[in-house]
Amino acid sequence: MAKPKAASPDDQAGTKRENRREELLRKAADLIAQKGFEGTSMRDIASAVNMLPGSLYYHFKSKEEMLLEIHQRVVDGMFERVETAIAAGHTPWEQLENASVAHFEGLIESRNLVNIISPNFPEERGALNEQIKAHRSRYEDIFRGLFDRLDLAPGVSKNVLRLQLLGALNFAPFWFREGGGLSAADVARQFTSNLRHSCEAGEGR
Amino acid sequence: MAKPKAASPDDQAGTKRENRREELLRKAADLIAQKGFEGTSMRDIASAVNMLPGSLYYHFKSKEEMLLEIHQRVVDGMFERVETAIAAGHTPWEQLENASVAHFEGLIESRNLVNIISPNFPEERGALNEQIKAHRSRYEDIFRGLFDRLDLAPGVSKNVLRLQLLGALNFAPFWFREGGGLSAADVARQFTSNLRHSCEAGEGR
DNA sequence: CCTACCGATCGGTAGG
DNA sequence: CCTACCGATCGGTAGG
Repeated sequence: MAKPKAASPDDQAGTKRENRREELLRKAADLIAQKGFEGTSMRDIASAVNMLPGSLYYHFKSKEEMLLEIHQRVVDGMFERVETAIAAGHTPWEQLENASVAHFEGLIESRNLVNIISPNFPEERGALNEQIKAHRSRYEDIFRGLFDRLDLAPGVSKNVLRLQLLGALNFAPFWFREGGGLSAADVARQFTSNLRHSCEAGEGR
Repeated sequence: MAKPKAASPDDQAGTKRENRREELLRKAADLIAQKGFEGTSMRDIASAVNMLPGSLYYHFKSKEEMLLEIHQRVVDGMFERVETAIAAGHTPWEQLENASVAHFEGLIESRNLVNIISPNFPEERGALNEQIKAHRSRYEDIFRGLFDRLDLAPGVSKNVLRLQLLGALNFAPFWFREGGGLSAADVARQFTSNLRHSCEAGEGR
């Protein structure tokens, strides 16, 4: 009972659907970055790819599943980018600087999607929230490792220093505009350097 | 045609309504801090004060007007608090440290309402957004003034340093929990000190 | 401040 | 992937 799929070429039969799915995720990510998750309706997303609202559910089980997949991908992208940047550094502080630049450039390129989704997500969405936190926490472990290898002046806490640097970087997309005097890399490097020279062991403090 | 207002005591006639309004604003602020602005319905707010949804419009013209008034009040509170803290400091760096502590304590007490409202507000809400930005910008001018008076090492930008400190403080409510090892004041002081010793003029850099 | 209601929009589904 | 539709919920209003 071999039943060939009508006219569509064999080697693209499964891929066409996946391509459409990719397009959907990209467009949805764009919209969510602009208007937030609650502010973006399934109808908005559908019409952005010339679909009817109900048809989205052929590709995704729910709006939340869509969000989760977008978040996953953005975080995975950041993960790779930061790991690569770290590999190019030779000292712990150099590695941290590289990681900061990669992190911040990633935030800007993804239109700050991770920060829009992760920390601002309303409390009550139980299950979804925990998965989002898990993605993010795995990513942040990279930075934990980086700060562990730093040699800090006495009295300076690794944890506080990490949260200070990441906080400043994570907040920066809210004011940073490309084409100003500073590039994204400049901002990340200055943030790192401003903290380095006082917290590094051996500096007069 | 003098027409006394039935039974209610004269000296509370106008105040009762205002008290109710205050209660409404406090409850609404609580809810918005928990679930965000879009996530909080007028029905949520009404039932939190044992009112019927339609009755809210006896006190407020619209949901947006309510938000604007909440934001205004929170920012005004922060303004006063920070100005007072600054007045207690004797050197520019001491004043900055005091301001950081006051700012962060204010964020925590108000459950980070300013940051939840201001930077994360979706783009398209034209008029509302501009008023919110105006409130906030007037407040942030305090910090601009503070950094202007700082004597910084060559190569350190006042603007970048200010955005770095405020960014770290503004992001911190997302991870900070009271009752941990550090108080809010500890966090703010360490953030300031971590930046100070490398960026202050005269430090080996 | 309540009663009673409006039009609009939401996420999602059945059946093809 | 479309057609056609569901129940729920939203901000807001008229009239008292």
